[in-house]
Amino acid sequence: MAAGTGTGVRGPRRRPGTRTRPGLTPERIVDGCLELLDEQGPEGLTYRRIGGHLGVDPTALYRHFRDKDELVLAVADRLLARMLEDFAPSDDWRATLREMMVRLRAMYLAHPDAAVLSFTRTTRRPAEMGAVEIILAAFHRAGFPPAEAVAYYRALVDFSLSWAGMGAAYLTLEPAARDGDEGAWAREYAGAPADRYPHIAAAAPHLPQVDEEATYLLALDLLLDAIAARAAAHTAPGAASASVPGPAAPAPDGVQAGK
Amino acid sequence: MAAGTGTGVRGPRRRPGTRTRPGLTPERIVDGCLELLDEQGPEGLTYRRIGGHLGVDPTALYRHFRDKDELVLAVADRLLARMLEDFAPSDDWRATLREMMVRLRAMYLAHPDAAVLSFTRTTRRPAEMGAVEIILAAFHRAGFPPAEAVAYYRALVDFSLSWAGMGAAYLTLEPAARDGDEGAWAREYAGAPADRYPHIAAAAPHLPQVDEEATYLLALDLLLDAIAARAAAHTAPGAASASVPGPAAPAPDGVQAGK
DNA sequence: ACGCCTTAGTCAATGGTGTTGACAAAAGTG
DNA sequence: CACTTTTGTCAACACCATTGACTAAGGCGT
Repeated sequence: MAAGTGTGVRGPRRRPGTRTRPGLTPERIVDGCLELLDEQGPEGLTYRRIGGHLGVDPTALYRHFRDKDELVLAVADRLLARMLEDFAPSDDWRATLREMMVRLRAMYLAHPDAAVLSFTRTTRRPAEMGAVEIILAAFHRAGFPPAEAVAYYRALVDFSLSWAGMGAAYLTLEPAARDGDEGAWAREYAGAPADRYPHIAAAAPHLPQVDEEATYLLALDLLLDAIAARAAAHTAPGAASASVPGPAAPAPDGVQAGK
Repeated sequence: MAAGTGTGVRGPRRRPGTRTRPGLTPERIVDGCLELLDEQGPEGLTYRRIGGHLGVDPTALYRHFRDKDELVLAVADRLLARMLEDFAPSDDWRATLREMMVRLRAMYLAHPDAAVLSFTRTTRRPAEMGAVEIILAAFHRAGFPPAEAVAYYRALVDFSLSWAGMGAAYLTLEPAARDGDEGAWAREYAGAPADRYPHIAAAAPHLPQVDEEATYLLALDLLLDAIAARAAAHTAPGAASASVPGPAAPAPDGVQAGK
């Protein structure tokens, strides 16, 4: 019940109430992994390198984490923990959600290698649960009943998670590949034959210089506006609990949670 | 200039106007890769396995693709080509965009392993260029000048690409990991202590059963509605070229392409 | 039709990866 | 003090991408 920071299978199983000399702890391992990921690429996270970084035999890690998957989940949760470190939800549910989503992306881009390893995963560990709780609380304050809150929670979180994850994945590409991809907009697309690709030719000068962050913020605010508009329908008319600026979108169906 | 389907570095360089007996062609290799990816996991794509699948020595592939990156880009473009195979843009620019984004996600989820390998990449190959041309043409028809068309192009495509890519990535997790993550919503989150996580406890019954496709379609339509509203401002007042149902969002700044 | 040269495939080898099992030292407990 | 549990080490396995040397075989100029 409530697995802690990583109970390995190959030994530890320290009896309750027993503390042994630290030596190597899950915390130190996870910290080492983050350092390693930040200074090296995502392929920097190999058992051999972690061992070298901590001055320890690589296989010693198996004493604390059953396999690499468990190690990755622990690193992922540490990342979420840092995101929440100096964060306090405000009374404004919309601002709370926006701030969290902005932080999520910032943290992913700051630690892209760790982000890529974990952005599809559910860590089911303390930090993640804390974040989920904050988000659900915000939707509750917005006036949504639980079923709908869950639907919007998924829409918002999956949106940010995937967008930030893709941004992180892009940053982790080997320099050669990234240069190739990046330069493609300036080179290959600029040189596209204007007869076959007239619109590409017309847009070519603008293609390489898109501000990725502005694009993200635009999309994020659009989503939040739409959600805020729905929230207004749930509260007593005229008693919105937060700044709800926008008019409503036409409400496509199929947003209810169940089947 | 305009590299074709994959000019390897380690030999081929067939002199212009010369055709040799096929034997092994880039097309057959790419097809084999897709088959392999579909029937095995994403780690099914190893040179050894491809070689075995095609009845050929693994290292023979280096005659046609310089390295795995080039091979992956070729596979990615083949995927895009299939997406466009039976697709014809309609007069309705909004319907055209929506259909393409829906197709993109469907194709990614149908070939998740191939999708994961490529969803962050720019293939700069024929199929991708064709798709970009169609999308930019749609934005042109909507009335956007090139600079703005590019900004919305990136917002829409990055949104769908990342969302679909994350969905695909999730499908490629090893069954053990996916079961763990999926079950987490039903198990760990259902058992979360109600005093520490009251909102999780309240939402627990609804957490495991979120319809991912409905969520995607909702977010997609919200984005398209917002873009359509902006488009209306560009056309002569009252002369919208497509069904533009929605009212406008409050227009956060910073959407222009350049600095 | 000859010889040559480019191409396309094979083979063996290198250095990297996660993971496992057998072993040894050290800490905690009777 | 013995004994058991824990924790790190060592050697080995199977797999990965990639390289260089070698060989069979087509196309081409003469």
